[in-house]
Amino acid sequence: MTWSHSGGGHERRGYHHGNLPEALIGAALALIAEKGPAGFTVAEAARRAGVSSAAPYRHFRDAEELLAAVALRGFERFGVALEQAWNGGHPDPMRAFENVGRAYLAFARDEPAFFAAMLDTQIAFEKYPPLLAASDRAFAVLRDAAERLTAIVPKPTRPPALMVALHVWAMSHGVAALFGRADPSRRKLPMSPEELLEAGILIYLQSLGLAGGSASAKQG
Amino acid sequence: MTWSHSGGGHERRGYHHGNLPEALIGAALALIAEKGPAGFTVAEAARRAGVSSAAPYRHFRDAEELLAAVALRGFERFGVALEQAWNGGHPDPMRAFENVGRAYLAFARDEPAFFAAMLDTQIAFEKYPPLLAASDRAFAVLRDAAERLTAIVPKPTRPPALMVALHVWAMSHGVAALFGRADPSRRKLPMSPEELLEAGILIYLQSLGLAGGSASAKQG
DNA sequence: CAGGTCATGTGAGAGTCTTTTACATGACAT
DNA sequence: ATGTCATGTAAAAGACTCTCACATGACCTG
Repeated sequence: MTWSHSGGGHERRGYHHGNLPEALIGAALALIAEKGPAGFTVAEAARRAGVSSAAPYRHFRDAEELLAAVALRGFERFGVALEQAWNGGHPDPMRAFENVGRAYLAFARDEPAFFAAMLDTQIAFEKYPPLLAASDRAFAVLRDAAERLTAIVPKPTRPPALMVALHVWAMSHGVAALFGRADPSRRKLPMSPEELLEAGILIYLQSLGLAGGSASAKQG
Repeated sequence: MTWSHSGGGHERRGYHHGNLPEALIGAALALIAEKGPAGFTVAEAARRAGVSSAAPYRHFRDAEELLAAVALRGFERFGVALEQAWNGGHPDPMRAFENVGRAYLAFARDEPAFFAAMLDTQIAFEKYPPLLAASDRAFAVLRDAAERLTAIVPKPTRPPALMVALHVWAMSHGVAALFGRADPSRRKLPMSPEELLEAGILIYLQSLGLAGGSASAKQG
């Protein structure tokens, strides 16, 4: 695919290129996908968009800002994916919650370039408020889901929803970061990352009285 | 501190600089500490070691190999730290296990430069067998600890030790990566990363019958 | 339609980094 | 003393980041 005109799906807004920012974001994403987050350069992205190496600086202050734009897109898609997985808590909060965890992994596997742009690169989030907002929105899905899930438990023994959300987020991220990439580089596992995460979340939630059945039933 | 001679604490082994590889590793580590993993350059490390920018290439094939040497040092220290925390399973396996988790966080907080070199940079581990070996040794501590810990449970219901180790590793890494840095950039938490991780591991282990008490006792 | 204005893109260039190559030199063995 | 090799230097090619002066096309205004 080339990005010569009307790259982002919007109507051609005119001017020379048509939609250079989108074209650059697309090129940067492709570069990250091909060569890893370190393989991305402004010059190469410009080359792929068919413009001079100075053109990108009309739209992005520097390389980091272009990378931040890629990460922003990633967090937006990520939030949508989590929300769809949660699906309003259907069929039941427990299953929906597990689906959210799986969606986390699926995103890391299916969109490794976005995932890398979002988390591998060390972007200073506070310098890009939209990025911070988008990552907050993605986390809010998890948080709301935890709220719904913990509501099952009577108040006296109810665990704090935020804590549950943070634990699940941490476990999901840990599994995704350590074992989630498809590379042959990483460690061999006795089970798939998905199974590992599902078992982990299940065990965790059982302890809080949020999941039925016994932990040992899930092992073998 | 300057690295002009006998940088690594060993006796001067002669030649021009004395111990350039160590000096470069130290300079690289300092650079990462000051400016983040992206702020490191071979040229600047050479400058700080007081040699020309070509000198490093006598000892490291390229920039990545120097970075890998830093990461190797990091994993070695990391393994030692985890082993000390485990302390042979004393005072009891449960407490010792939690200490290992805390040691993970402590390392991420106290040695952010090493931690970044080890995990933030996308080094291809398989290209540096010693690096892979060192990271394996560090993980082995966790794995052995899980082995000892799960041995408490009678065989029929005993959870697989490797799975337990992976879950704890993932949770520890998730907490460290998402919330463990001291930066003001990251999200505000209702509890410290240490407390968050300790609670998470406790809840998880309780579900497996590896920790006494009720989960809700630890919350508040 | 003419003219002005601004956003967008270009070409050239300064400065830095990576990595290679030919060359220099000091440590050490004999 | 002398030769050898590891270690370091200077110089340079090539790439990248980012800036600046300049070009140009889109659009507005009359």
